[in-house]
Amino acid sequence: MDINQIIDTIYPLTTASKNLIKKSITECNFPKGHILFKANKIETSIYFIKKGIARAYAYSDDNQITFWFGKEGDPIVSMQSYVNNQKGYEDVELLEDCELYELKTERLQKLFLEDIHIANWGRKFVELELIKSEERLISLQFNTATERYLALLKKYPSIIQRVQLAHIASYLGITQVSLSRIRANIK
Amino acid sequence: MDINQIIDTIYPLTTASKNLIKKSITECNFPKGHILFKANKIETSIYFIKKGIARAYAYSDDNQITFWFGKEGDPIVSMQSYVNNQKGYEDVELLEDCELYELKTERLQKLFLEDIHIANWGRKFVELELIKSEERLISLQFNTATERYLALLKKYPSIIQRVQLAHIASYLGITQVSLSRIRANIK
DNA sequence: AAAACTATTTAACAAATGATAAAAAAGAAA
DNA sequence: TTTCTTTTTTATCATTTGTTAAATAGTTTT
Repeated sequence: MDINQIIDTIYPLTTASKNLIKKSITECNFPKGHILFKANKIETSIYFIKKGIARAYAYSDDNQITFWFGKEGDPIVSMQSYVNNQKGYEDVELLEDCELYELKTERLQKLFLEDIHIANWGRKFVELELIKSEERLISLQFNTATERYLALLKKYPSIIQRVQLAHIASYLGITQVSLSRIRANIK
Repeated sequence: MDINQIIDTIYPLTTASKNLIKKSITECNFPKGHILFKANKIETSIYFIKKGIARAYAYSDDNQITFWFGKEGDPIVSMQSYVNNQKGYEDVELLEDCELYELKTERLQKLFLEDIHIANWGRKFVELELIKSEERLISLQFNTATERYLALLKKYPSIIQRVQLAHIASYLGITQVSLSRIRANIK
């Protein structure tokens, strides 16, 4: 997805303000398997996905638990780094060869203080992330694993082709064995 | 908690900007049991809790599921209304007699467009809510019911005295019976 | 194609949680 | 206090999910 569309979808900007943001953005490519964010590190950039798919995971005891997927158009952010300048608890792994837009956090923070339109764009950016986070929270708390699986399929049908079931299972809050059972019962 | 402290804790403002916000805030009191937000309604205000405690819940089939608690200093926001001007899915019930600060959303939106400091205050406000939402998401996805219960107790010890176990159980994503069992096993 | 590796499913049993009903405890009202 | 109501716990059984191991399916390498 093109950077213009990504920026515009978040919040409409004046041409001047939009150019200020775009001047701070660079493009970069990474291969499948690349670890973009490392846990226990302060991340200094946020990214937007032009092409590809990624996941964020953290460890519980010895096993990875995926708690976020991102696809074309989605932002990749370590929120603890972005908001509090603190170490994040997650790795972000690219699940396909990816084309990304990179934006330095420090540069963006500066723009927030200088340009009111960009400040409101940044406000809206986080507001939209918050809505997503709340939706996911509600889904985890209100729905059964089977319902969550069906909802994920409906919202994002191609994820089955693009992501291993083990990652999807942990995203749904269950084991891979349990997801296999659920899939067997649905058919 | 005093409104000055609440505003300052979110993001430092110039005196002028802070006064602009404060001029838009009114105080109001409601008795225990008052329903502050109604589901399927566009809420036109956000609140901050000066004194008291509240919960947000939605229905799953016929039973209420609590997914948020707010106490002194916390904001009360229907995010769907605040962000998208759309109907929310939650009721908010006051669990004690409450003293609240009220801020009209429309008024705040106007300030966001006029004052860059307030725009950044509003950005920070949502960022902090997002961090909380992510923490809760991780807790639901990574930890067992027992671990979530112990974490809640640790983070907010007095909740046991102030809130019924039925509400706490649904907040933890389990039934009240299950929470009773967990409590029995811990001692 | 055969071998090696990875991903997914199935099976068997254990543990955790849900559902329902009843008992006990705690609080509120008469 | 006594009664009435609400809240919390306990008991029983059904269902779901976890754990471990093995079997199957699918890919990649040689």
